[in-house]
Parts: sequence; structure tokens; C-alpha cells
Amino acid sequence: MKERGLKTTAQRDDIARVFFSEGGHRSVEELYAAVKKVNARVGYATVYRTLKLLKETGLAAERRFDDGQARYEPSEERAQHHDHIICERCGKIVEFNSEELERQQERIARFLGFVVSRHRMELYGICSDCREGKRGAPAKPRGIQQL
Amino acid sequence: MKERGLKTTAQRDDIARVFFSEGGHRSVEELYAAVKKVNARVGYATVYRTLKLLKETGLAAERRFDDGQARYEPSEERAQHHDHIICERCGKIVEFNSEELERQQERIARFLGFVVSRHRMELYGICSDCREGKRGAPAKPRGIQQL
DNA sequence: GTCAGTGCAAAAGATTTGCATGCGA
DNA sequence: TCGCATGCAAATCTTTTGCACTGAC
Repeated sequence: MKERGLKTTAQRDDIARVFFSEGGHRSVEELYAAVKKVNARVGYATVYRTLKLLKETGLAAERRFDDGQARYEPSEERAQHHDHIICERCGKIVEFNSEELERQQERIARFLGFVVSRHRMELYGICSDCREGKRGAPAKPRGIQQL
Repeated sequence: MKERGLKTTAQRDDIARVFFSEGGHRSVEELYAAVKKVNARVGYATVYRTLKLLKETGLAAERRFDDGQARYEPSEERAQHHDHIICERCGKIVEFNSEELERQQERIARFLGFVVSRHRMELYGICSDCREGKRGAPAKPRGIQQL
């Protein structure tokens, strides 16, 4: 699973297993809690160190939304590239992808003389469930919306 | 200049003066240093507090790029809305605006059932100066590029 | 004269790091 | 066995806050 020059240890295995099975956009705190349940012998620092490792080897992508803490998700090498739209009321995060938008960005960058290596694009607003006054946990994300 | 219900004090005046005259995307640290030169009697906390005030009254906009610290720029009430493209080599930040891109985002959000309140869009790449091997300070930004 | 605004230092929250120890290759 | 990986706590970094004091209105 992680033969990219990484030594295998019990904690790395457990962290990686939890990380890739849960998917989603997990904060370090959430991941730490989840890993703890599987292996109580894991320290906070190791979770940070492992996540950084996964990021450096390209297996994980780091996201920073506006809540002040980093979140990680399985890299786009394994999932398709996508952006995020976030509900400011219930916190729901929906992933989407738009070819049109990508082309657009590429065009803009080229015009300004840049070669783009990556981008970050987040939309913030209120989702329909919240506008309609529905309560309770947000609906489970349904994967990447193609547009 | 700041009659939005704000009491005027020497430090606020100085901070606001520096902030609005320098413009750009200044980190708190940079602003603090700049204000210090004008008025040594200003504390770090006051810069933070004043910036937060300016943000809340809509006079300043907070930006968080990928370098871990907040940056502020005069609000879009006074300047036009724009996004950013950032050179990962020299740190140059170019502002741009694209009606097309805005429409695009609006369309996507609507399709997903969201009403957008704000968005965040940053492109990261290498600028032409850097690709051509030019050294030295990045060229002064030339305002918002219309696309 | 009041009370909001300020400075300083301490607190907080997120993340990193030093160091002695443990465990995989 | 050897050295990287780990745990824990301490250190960093950025931002916030408590508190006594100052200055604006």
C-alpha cells in the first residue's frame, strides 16, 4: 500500500488504513481520535508526521478551509481532481469538478504569464437543506459532482 | 475616514493610515512593523484588534494564502472584487477579475443547491519573470487585471 | 468622570521538534 | 545490531485574552 520508500510500522499502517478507509476531509484531530480507537499506542505527533509524509509522497492532499485547521484527503492521484463548496450553516462539504472552470483558470493564468501548478477554489454559501430549515446531520456526501 | 461607529484614537488612526496607504496584501507582522515606524507606542495586540475591527466593519478583507498567516487588504467595497494568482518562486501576487469565472461559479453553486455568499480562489504557479530566470524583487503589482 | 481602547504578558490552539527509547529491517 | 520512528513534553508560531492603566468624549 505504501511502497514509496516508506518504512512500515504498526502506527503508520494503522494511520494509513484509517485515513484511506474513512476518506473525506478529516482534520488531524478527527484522524487522531479515529486511530486511537484502533491503536491506543499512537501519539498526536505521529499522526502529524505521518500525514506530512503522505502529503510529501503525494498520497494525501492537504486542505485548509476557513476554520483554522488543516484537513487531509486521499490524493488526487487516486481520486479525480475536484474543488469544494462548503455550507456555512451545517458545515457540509460537497465536491465538484467542472472542466469548463478548469479551462477558464488555465486561460487566465496563461494570459497573465503564469504556468499553474495548482489552485485552490472554495465556494462558501448556504445549502438548500439549510435554507429550507431542515435540521439534523447533513446528508452524506455523494461523491464528486460533475458539471 | 472611519466613521462607522468607531472611536478614533491615535493608534487606530496610524494603523488605518498605514494600512490604506500601503494597500497590497500585508501580513499583520508587516503592518505592525510599518506602523511601529510611524508610532512606536503601538502594540501588536492593537494591530490585531484594529484589523479585526476593520474586517468586521467591512473596510478590510482578510486573506489566507498558503503561508500560514492572515493577510489584509482594503475591502472590496472600495476596490473591485478580484481573485489572486501567486508565484510560488518569487511570491508575487497578481490580482485579476473575470466575469466569466464569476458566472461560472454562480452557475455551479446554483446547480448544487447553494446560495453563495463568498468564495475563495487562488491560482499558484510560476510567473514569466521567474521562468525566464530574472532575479531581484518582483515587479510592482499593476492593479487588477481584467479578463 | 466614564468607559472603551491599549500595552504587556500570559493564554490558547495548531503544529513542530528535541531527546531518550523502541522496534523494524 | 543500527538507525529511523515514536511518544511525550516542551517549544514554536500565530492570534486572542485578562487585567490594570490611559486617554477620548
